[in-house]
Amino acid sequence: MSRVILKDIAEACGLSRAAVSLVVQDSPRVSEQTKARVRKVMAEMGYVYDRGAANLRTRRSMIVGLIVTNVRNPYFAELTMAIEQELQDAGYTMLQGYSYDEPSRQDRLISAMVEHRTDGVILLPAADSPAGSLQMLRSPQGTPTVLIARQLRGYDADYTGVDNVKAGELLGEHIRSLEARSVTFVGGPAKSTARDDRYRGLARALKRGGITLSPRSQHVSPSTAMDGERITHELLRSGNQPDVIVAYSDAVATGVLHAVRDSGLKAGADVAVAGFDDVADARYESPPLTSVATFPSETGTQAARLLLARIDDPQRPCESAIIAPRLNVRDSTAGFRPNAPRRLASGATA
Amino acid sequence: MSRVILKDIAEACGLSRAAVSLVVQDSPRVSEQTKARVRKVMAEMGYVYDRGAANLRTRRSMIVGLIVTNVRNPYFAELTMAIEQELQDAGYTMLQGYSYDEPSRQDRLISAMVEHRTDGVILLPAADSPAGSLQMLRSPQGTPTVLIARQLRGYDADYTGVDNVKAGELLGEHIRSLEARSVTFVGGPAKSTARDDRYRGLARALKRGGITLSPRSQHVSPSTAMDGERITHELLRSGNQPDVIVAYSDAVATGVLHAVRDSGLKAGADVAVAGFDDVADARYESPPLTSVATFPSETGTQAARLLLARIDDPQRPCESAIIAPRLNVRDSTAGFRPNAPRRLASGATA
DNA sequence: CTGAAAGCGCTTACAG
DNA sequence: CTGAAAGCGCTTACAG
Repeated sequence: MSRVILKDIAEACGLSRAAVSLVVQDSPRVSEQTKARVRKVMAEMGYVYDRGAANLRTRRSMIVGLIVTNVRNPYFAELTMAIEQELQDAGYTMLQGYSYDEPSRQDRLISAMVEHRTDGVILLPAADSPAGSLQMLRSPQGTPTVLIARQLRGYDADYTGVDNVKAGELLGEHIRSLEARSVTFVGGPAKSTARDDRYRGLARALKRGGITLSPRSQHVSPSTAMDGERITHELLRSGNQPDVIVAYSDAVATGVLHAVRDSGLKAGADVAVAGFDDVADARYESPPLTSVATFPSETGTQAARLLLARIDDPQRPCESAIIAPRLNVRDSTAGFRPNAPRRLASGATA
Repeated sequence: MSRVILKDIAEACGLSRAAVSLVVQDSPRVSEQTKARVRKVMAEMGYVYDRGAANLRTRRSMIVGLIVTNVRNPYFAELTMAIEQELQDAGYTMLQGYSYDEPSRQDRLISAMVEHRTDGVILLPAADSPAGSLQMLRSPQGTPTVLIARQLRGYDADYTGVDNVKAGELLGEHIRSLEARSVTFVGGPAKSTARDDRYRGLARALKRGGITLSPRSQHVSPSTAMDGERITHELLRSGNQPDVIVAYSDAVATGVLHAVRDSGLKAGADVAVAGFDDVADARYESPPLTSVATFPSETGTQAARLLLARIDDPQRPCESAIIAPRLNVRDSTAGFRPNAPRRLASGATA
C-alpha cells in the first residue's frame, strides 16, 4: 500500500483537499468539530504530513542550518545545545555540519544548506575563511545569516560573541596583580579573530605592567588538549619557562596542565596557568583552572534570537550582540607568586 | 528580482528544462560541451538548485536524521562527529536534535524528521523510551532506522554499540586482580540498557572474586561530572568508603575524582576509581583514569554504514554490529592495593 | 541528444 | 465554512 496523502484523507472525510490542509494548519476557518473528525481519520490512516511539499508552496522550510568547526570542544557543544533548544522552541529543525575549520568543508556545507532552502544559517566561520567564501549565502534572495564567536573582516552580518579583547584584558590585569614577569600565550588557530583579540587585550594589560609576552604568532595550534600538551612540553624542554602560561581555551589548558604535571612541576605554584571559556571542565581540573568565562550558552541563545529576528524582518539593520566576559580565579593562579622558591624543590632533590 | 529557476537557465541557453535538469544531474545523455555552457550560465545568473523541489519528485531527501541525548558528553560528541563525516561523504546532510533523555522531546524530534522525509534516522534512544515511542518511524513506508549505544527491548532494528556486558566484565576482572574487597557503582540513567549491562558484567566478574558490589539501582543519575561529584560526596560523608568506585562513564568519573580530591583522599591510593568510554579526557585526569574504551568513533562510523546499507536495501535482515571494548589501566587504579595503609596518613596527622 | 507533458504533495487566493 | 484551479521547482518516461 502506498503512502497516505492529503487527498486520501479528504476523500475519506468527504472534504476537499483545501479543507484538510486548513485542518493541518489549525485554521480558525474550520469548525472544531470538523477538525476533530479529520484528525481522527488521519491518525487511523497513518497520515504523515509532508513538509517538503508544503514548503515548496509556502517558500519556508522551517529548517535552519548550523555550522560550527566541531563539537568535541565543550565550548562548541554548549553553544550548539543552546542554539538547538531555542530554535526547536520556535518550531525549527536544525541541519547541522562541522567544518573542522576547513574552508572547503565549510563551502560544501553552505551549499548543501542553501540548496535545501534553509530559512537561515548560523555560522561559526572557519578561521581562515576566504572573503568570498560566504557568497552563496548572499546570492539572489540571500539566506539570513548570523555569525558567532568569530567575526569576518569585511563581511557585514548579525554577530554575537564575547568581547574577546576585554576577556584578554581581564586576564592580563589579574596576571599583573600576581606580579608575574613573563607570560607565554599558547594555542588557538592562526587566523581566528578570537585569538587575535584575546592576545591583543592580554598584551595591552600586560604592557601596563611591563610584563613580557610571547610573540603573537608563536605557538599557534588547533584548540585541543593534545596540542596544549605538545606545545607545553616543547616550551618547558626549551628552558624558557614563563611565570604564567595562558592557553587560548580551556581545552588547550587541559593539555597544558597535564604537561606541567608530567614535567614534575606544580601548576599554581611553579607556574601559573589560565584559560578562556570557563567550560564545566575548568572547575574539575587539578588544580582548578583560572578561566575567563565566555558564556557559550548565552551566546547560542542570543544567536538564535538574532536569526529569528532577521528571518522575521530581512531588512532590519545588522546587529552585534556582544557578551561581557567574566574572570573566574581559581587555584591554578590564585596563590602563585613569581618569587616563590620554585627552583628550590628540584634543587633540594638533586 | 526574483529567484533564478531551472526554467530561466533553460531559456537563457535555448534549451528545455529537461535538458538543463540532466545537466544538473551530470547525465551522460548531455554532451560535455553543452554541460559546460549551461554551467557557465548558471554561475553567471546565480542559480541555486532547489533540492526540496527535486526531492518531491524523486522521493529521496538526501537528509538523514540524528538524535542523541546531548552533545556535552564527549562520548556523544565523538559519536556525532563520526556519523556526520561518514554521511557527509555519502552526500547526505544531517538534521540533528537532542532529546535530553526525555521521551517527549524525542517524540517531537522524530515527528519533525519523519515530516521532513529524512531518508533514514540514527537514534540513540532516550533511556526510558516507551515501547510505542518509535511507532512513527515504523508507519506506512517506514523510515530506515538504526539504533546506537542503547538497545530497545522488543524493538527490532539495526543496532550498533559496544558490548557493555563484556566492558563491565573486563573492569571486574581488573578489580579482582587488585584484590579489592568492595566496589560502589555510581551514576548513569536508571533505565539505560547500557548501564544495566555494564553493571551486570561487572557483577559477574566480582562475584567470582567474592567482592561486594553496591545494589544496581543505587546511585542512579544523569551522566555528568556534577552528578558524579555529588554522589561521591554523599558516599564519602556516609562513611561507606569502598575500595573502588566505578563510574558509569568517564564524564561521571571526572566528578568522582574531583570529590575524592576535595575530601582530602588520594585517588589511586586511598580509593581506586575507574570509568567507561575512555574518551580523550581520561588520559588528562589527575591521576590518569583507568577506563574501558567503548570506541564512539567506530560506533558512529558503523552506524552510518548500517543506515546507508538499509536505505539501499530496506528489505535486508536486521544487523547488529557489536563493538569489542578494551580496558586501559592507568594510575587511578594501577597501583592501588586495599591493604595499603590508607587510614594511616590521616591517623598520623591526627 | 532534445521537447512536451504529467506529476510529486502541498497551499493559496478566489468565488461561492 | 467549502471547492475548483493554479502553481511551487523540479524529474521522468515517452516520443522523436
